[in-house]
Amino acid sequence: MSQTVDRALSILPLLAEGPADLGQVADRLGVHKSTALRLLRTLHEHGLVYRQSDQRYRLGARLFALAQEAVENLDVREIAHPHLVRLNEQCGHTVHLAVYEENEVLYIDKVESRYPVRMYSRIGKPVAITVAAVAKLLLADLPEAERRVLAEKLDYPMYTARSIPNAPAFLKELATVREQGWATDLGGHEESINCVAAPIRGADGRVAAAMSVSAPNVVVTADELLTLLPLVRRTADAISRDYSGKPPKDPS
Amino acid sequence: MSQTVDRALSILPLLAEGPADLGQVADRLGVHKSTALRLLRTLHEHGLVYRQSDQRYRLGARLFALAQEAVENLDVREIAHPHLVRLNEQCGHTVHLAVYEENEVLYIDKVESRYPVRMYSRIGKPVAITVAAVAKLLLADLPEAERRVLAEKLDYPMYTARSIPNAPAFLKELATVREQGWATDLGGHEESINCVAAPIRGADGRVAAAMSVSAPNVVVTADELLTLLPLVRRTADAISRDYSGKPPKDPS
DNA sequence: CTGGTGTATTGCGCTATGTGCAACGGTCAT
DNA sequence: ATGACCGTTGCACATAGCGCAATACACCAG
Repeated sequence: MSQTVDRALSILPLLAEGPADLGQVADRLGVHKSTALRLLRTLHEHGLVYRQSDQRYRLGARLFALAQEAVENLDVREIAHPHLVRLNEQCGHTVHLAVYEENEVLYIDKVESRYPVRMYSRIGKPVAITVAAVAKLLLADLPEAERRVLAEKLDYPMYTARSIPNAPAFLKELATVREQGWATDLGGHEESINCVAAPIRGADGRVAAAMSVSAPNVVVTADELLTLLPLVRRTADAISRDYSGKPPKDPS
Repeated sequence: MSQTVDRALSILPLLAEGPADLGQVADRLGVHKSTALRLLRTLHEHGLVYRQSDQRYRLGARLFALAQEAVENLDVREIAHPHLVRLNEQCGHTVHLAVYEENEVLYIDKVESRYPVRMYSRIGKPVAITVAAVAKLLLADLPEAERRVLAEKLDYPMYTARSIPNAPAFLKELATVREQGWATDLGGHEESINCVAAPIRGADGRVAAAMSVSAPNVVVTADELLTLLPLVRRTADAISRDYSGKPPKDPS
């Protein structure tokens, strides 16, 4: 609601697409160059924007540092991390932790598998929301109304033949997940990768985060992976207990 | 230079420390609550700030997504990545890529070692600038004057007994590094971890990025790690060639 | 249910602050 | 040299952001 700040912040996603010079920024903002200059300068002073040698602007280092710090300060993450590591030691597969926020699901922690198969996911990266097992758990817990609205708004890209194709199918899947209290993604995102996921609940019983174990077909079949379900659920429950026990303290 | 934007942006590092409520934000900004509210609202609309269930504010998801996107669009990173992966396959150790920007050095890519020893470093995380091998390379290439000024401004935390203790020692080390064209960190950051690093140069001959191989003592001794130096330098040179060949294109 | 304290939120009048303009300066290529 | 292009500066005007004070809301105690 503050025009100046609004304009300044609009520059960030614009630069995320790639470097741009003053003129381009001013045009896309629909403001005079001198205005754009002042905004960019302010962003620059705060380190959010960097001016490279060819004078063009791109996003700056402090942005990464901020994101980094923020993610490390998330209380769920802090509490969950040791559990995730232990789980990884037990099963050897990649372990993810994700949260829902403002129509997006994103990874906030990851423990890499021990075998040399790399999955492309990264902390801070938005999750494929219509297929990922963790996303199903997080969305399944939203209030009915919100869930419906969101489901309608989403895109349903067909990553594979087994991707969830549309809103009704998605809502149906969410209902199932909600009922059973766990979720899977069997090749819905990448043909050869399967996941099992379980919810982490806060003191109020609502789902605060979700965790999953992922492994490619070449290492374990989907059925084998499913045998890990009890272990995954036990881990998630343990985290839930820790998390509910220590409600967000800040003794500042 | 724009007061409003300046204030709004000052909120971000403040929230990076942890969640805060309206009053706290207003106090620390030194503005009226109504002002703080308007700023926070604007930040919220852009997804940079999230309002959690207890009404307190913390940094939001879009921040991570932006940082993510920005890092992925860095041209050096894109060009270097396959080389880093190949190097990792050849030697098995952790490989890092870092750049210098505005008095900070930060990791922009990482390929994990294959053995189960985890180093704590993360993409986007500021590097221990006075000891890391990659930092030495990046700073050694700065213009004399800038280097001196920076060296004076820095802190020199003694992570270990072998950490570089003060500005003169650091400048001396930088001179050596500059001369020889590569750098090491032998237990200067963590007692048991050694690194060898080499510079990546742009078309203008200046150091654009630096890469390193890191391994703990328990896996290879420092001497053994040093035998990898030629390989590391060859990889860095190959990246330099690719990178100079394709100057920052954007066919937009 | 009532009174009280701690919040967040709203509306408003004042002036500081951000705005666009137009003129300047520097760089590159022809 | 000359012109085109982009970034930068100073300025006068009016908008847009500011703090104040009053209101609304939630939580707790009596």
